[in-house]
Amino acid sequence: MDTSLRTLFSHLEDEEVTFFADLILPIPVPRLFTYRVPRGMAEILKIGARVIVPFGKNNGRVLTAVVARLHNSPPTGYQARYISEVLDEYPLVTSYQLELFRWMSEYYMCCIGDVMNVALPSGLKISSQSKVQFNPDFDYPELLTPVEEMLLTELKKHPALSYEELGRLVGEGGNVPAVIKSLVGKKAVIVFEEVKEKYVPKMVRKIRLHRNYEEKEQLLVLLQRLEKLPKQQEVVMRYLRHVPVQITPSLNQKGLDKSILNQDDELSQSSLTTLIKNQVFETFEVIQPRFADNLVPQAEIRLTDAQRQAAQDIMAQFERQNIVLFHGITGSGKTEIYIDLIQQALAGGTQVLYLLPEIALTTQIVVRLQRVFGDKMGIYHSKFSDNERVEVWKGVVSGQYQFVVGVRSAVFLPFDNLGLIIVDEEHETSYKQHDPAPRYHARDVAMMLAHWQQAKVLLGSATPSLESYYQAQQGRYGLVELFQRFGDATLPDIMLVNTQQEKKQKTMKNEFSSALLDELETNLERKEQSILFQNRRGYSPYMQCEDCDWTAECPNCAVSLTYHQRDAELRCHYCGHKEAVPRVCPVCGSTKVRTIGYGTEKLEDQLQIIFPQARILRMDLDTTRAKNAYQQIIQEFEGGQVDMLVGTQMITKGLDFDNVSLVGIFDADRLIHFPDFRATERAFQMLTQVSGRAGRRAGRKGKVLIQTTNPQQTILQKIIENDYRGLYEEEIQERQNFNYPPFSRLIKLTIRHTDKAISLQAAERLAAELTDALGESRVLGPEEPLVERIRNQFLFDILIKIEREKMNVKAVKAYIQDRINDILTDKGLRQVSIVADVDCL
DNA sequence: AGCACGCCGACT
DNA sequence: GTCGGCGTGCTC
Repeated sequence: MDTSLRTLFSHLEDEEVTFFADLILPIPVPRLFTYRVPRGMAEILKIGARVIVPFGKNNGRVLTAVVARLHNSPPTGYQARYISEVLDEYPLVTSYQLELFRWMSEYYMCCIGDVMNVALPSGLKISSQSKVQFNPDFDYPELLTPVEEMLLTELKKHPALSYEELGRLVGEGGNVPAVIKSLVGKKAVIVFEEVKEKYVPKMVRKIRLHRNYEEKEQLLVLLQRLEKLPKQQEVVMRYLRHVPVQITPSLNQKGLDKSILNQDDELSQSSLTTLIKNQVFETFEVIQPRFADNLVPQAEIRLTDAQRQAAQDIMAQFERQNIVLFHGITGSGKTEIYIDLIQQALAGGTQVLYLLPEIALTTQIVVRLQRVFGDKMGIYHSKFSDNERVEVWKGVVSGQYQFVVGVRSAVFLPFDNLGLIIVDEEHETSYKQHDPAPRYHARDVAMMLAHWQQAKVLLGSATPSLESYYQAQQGRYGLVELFQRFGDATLPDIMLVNTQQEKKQKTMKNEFSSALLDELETNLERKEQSILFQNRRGYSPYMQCEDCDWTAECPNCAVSLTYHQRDAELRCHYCGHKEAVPRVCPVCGSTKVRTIGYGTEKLEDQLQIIFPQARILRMDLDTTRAKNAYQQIIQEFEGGQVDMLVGTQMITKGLDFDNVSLVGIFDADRLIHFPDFRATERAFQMLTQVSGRAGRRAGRKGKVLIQTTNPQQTILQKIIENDYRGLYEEEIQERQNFNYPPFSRLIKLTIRHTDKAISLQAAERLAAELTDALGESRVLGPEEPLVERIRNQFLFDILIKIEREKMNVKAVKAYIQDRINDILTDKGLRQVSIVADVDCL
């Protein structure tokens, strides 16, 4: 579709008309900004294209913006400034995405600029000095113009050149952007955005024949000359076998991996060195393509009968439903079913998006998918650099990636023809963005996307969210269930260990029950692996004086400081504050300052003392902070060099280890009794998911030990029996009684200020106004959250419940926004910050 | 979000 | 006398 101004306003004859563009700016201001379109730009400017604009006082800042609207009505009250540059000849943001941006900013009550900020990889955002580099994969014999040839030669000499530098080379009158565009089209060069973070291409050292020997005749002469040097001749022959230069001389340009030539013997190494010295070969470096498809493609996926049946059921449901919930127990082999469905969707010519929670994406799943889909699959992950994200973005536009696996932000990729979206581990709370706006839920956004593009959505989970299961029960989603593990594997036996009782009998060793220790020991003897789950990092969560009960607290937040033994310091898990461990109590001077409670670090420590011969690893936020630490831990554990893995909820997600036969769970009680209406659901999900890590292969029935002070709790019985239905029935009744989701929508308003009185005043006023309008039953609070002070700001929460059927959610949101705006314009309260979290978890 | 303008403390 | 603290207000 041509959206340029000329076609939009073709009815306007007057050449003197000035055009304006309403732009989305990457700033948290709830409106669009109107700029003037310079005369010559009107022809090329399109909705969805990026532009560069001056912004702020004295043109202080330069921003990248996206064109949201084009029109010819001058703004009133101010003089619009000019757009300074157009970055895209074609829309970078599709009309689908613009629609998505608008919908999200309204639905999630945030600024459209915030949406744009998360949606675009920063490589497409930061004031961009675009750079160009030679594409090492370029297949030479393409028709090139003399100018192109010249630029290419220059580019080969440099790692990368900017448009400006290329402009100087071409000289006056040359049209650099046009030439670059053409070269990009021929895949001869790669354009990337220069960002703060330097572009560090992965380099591979390759070799090729010196130019002198590219032609057949010279090559023959060379081989004759090497007749008396059999080793060297052999190396050249080997090269020619891989790169048939004698048939297609241009192939030589691509060269060959050095490692391929001297793979087996040491001798060829020295011969090669000589050949290089004598300028028969030359070495050069090229950029490693990011997602090399050097993986062995997997043979056809074989589905078991149960899997095939499930896949067929899902397809059948899709005939009538747009959304299907797939409830398959842990280890039932959901991935194979997904692969089957993805292949079907791709065969139908549509795009596919496979969403995974952040942490699950780094694991084995990606490798498995890559074996099947190779370089047709894009990977979108936050641990990837910006350039890699931009590559995926462009790959979606170009059609190279018909299929993308990604984390929540992958919903922002420029899809225009989605046929299927899979939301794996649908219940995962990490799909909801918590901290910066937009506070969106990727699962819900995905459903919106699918709705617009007539795609099907498959929600997959072993422990579906109550919300989704309820929709399925109501017939609004399809439902397919699979209660059989893959192969002959069976669900693990789950046993409860009464720690109260063991304490009385004095059989506990620190935090470990004798029952758990026994199992750990036999597992160690059998050389099988164990996983220990404690959802709390650090050494211990409190440091307390035994004499006066003083507790170490964060100076900025209303929480106790956690003791981290490795760095011998106290740390706040909310603001990051660190301080030294006090030798004596700062209040009474007593030396009896002790740590209380335990986290993963302490468990690891004690475990090592109990089992000195065991190899133990810990996986939590603290041990996975380094770039590849997460993968490294998984690899080591997978490789079998590790006997026990201690971890936080990080270990519950999607890990698939063959040799794990024991899972131990500490402090289940703390999970169950968390003061939140979702605590039961969460505890069930978490404990079921961790348990699911055990006994995933036939022949080894797994065992799970849950330590609790009260084994009678009904939820624990449900976990043992894997009774999701029972949990659902009970919980949904509770939700209905108290009008919680899925029977209502929740909006949480958080009011923040450094002065507690001001914060409270604003919160009370807001709550009063909302109660007046919505009724008492729909407004809860203001109340202090569990942690009422973070970073020296005092917090108050107001929770609003809106029934799905009875109320117009849009109107309510608009009303809330108005009341917030009122408060923010009040002289005394304007410095408070109020954030809305729609569908808060 | 940034950035300028603005009105009050400890420094050459 | 100034440098600079960060409160507050605006950005097409």
